Amino acid sequence: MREVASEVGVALGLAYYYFPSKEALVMAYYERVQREHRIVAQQNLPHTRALRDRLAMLLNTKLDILKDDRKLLGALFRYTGSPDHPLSFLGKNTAPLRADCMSLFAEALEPERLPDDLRELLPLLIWALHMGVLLYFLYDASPNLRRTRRLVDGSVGLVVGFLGLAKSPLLRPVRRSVMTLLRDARLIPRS
Amino acid sequence: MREVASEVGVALGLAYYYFPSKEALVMAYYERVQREHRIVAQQNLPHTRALRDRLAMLLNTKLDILKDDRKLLGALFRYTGSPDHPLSFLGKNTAPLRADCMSLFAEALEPERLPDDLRELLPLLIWALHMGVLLYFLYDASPNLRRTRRLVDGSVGLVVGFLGLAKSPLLRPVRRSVMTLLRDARLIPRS
DNA sequence: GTCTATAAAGGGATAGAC
DNA sequence: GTCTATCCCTTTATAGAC
Repeated sequence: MREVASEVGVALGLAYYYFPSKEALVMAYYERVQREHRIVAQQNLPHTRALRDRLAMLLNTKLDILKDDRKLLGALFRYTGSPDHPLSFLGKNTAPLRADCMSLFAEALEPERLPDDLRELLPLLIWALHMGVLLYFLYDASPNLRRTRRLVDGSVGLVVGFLGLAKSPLLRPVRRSVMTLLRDARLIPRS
Repeated sequence: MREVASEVGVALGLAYYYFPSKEALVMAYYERVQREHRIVAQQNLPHTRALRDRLAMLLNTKLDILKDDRKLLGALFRYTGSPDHPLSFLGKNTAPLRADCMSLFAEALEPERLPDDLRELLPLLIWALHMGVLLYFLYDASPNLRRTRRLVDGSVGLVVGFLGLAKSPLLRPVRRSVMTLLRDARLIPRS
């Protein structure tokens, strides 16, 4: 809180005038990030046709939004190991934010011809990729996030390539077992 | 440190008689976990033939070792967002432990007929799966880790299934692009 | 070796002046 | 609204008695 306040150039006390607690401030930050991402994404999606470009745009705009907040994100990452903490990236309290983010990925996939199971599955998988990219980003010491940007391009290319294979009706049984696994693990709602 | 000491039933001060710092104690814990895992793994691998069983054994024994340390692991997870912290699961300082863990996965793969690129690639991918399983484990509230154990079985089954496909010479170009991506990202040593 | 007590620093939050 | 000062609790680490 001290660092956040001084970054903005105000005193610590003022933070507690605007926000009742650290938690509330951080939640507001989480929500602002998601709101911004949604706005930029929905501005860009209509002009972006190819799936590769749509996915890369989503990941790159997210990085644009977060690029100056690495220290903050790194600090907030600590809660990820505490399932019950309200600020955990993976906790119950932040589930709506994850859902909103995944819905952006679902929008990016909308124009694609896809089997239903993949349409249900992919937002979660791409969200997981997106978390991996953000973790990589935290560790990326290259100038201008060069390496993270390259990882985005490369991984999106692979995803689109795999997708071309995975769509095949021949692989429907494989997709079914992935779905079953994720449902059993409660990572996807039980149909 | 207080909690660790009181868990063992000794006073806080005594921890600092045996270890120069919290860091040193935690590093000793990391190393003990890896040493134990290696010992149990190398006891079991010779009697375990099928790849599924070998991989499941590696993940399950890791869970056996860690199962009572969830609170500790959750707390240690905090450093994952701090690239320069010596206790970060993903930091430079813990790289030898990751390498040792990956070498166990490589041993499990040894008897398999595999193209060279997959043999180089798979230990990292399985290690990543293993980290995912551990994260899931931190959040698993089911009795006796039932859900995590099921995730192990299911995901190992999928890995082995995918492996059957991925080995195909037809997919060599795909494997090459994965390798290139991971090398560019420096997640695998440059050639 | 083991304990108690405490120093020192950090961080969340509040009080009260302006 | 904004600041300064401070409280209070946690946590790493040390001091010193036994």
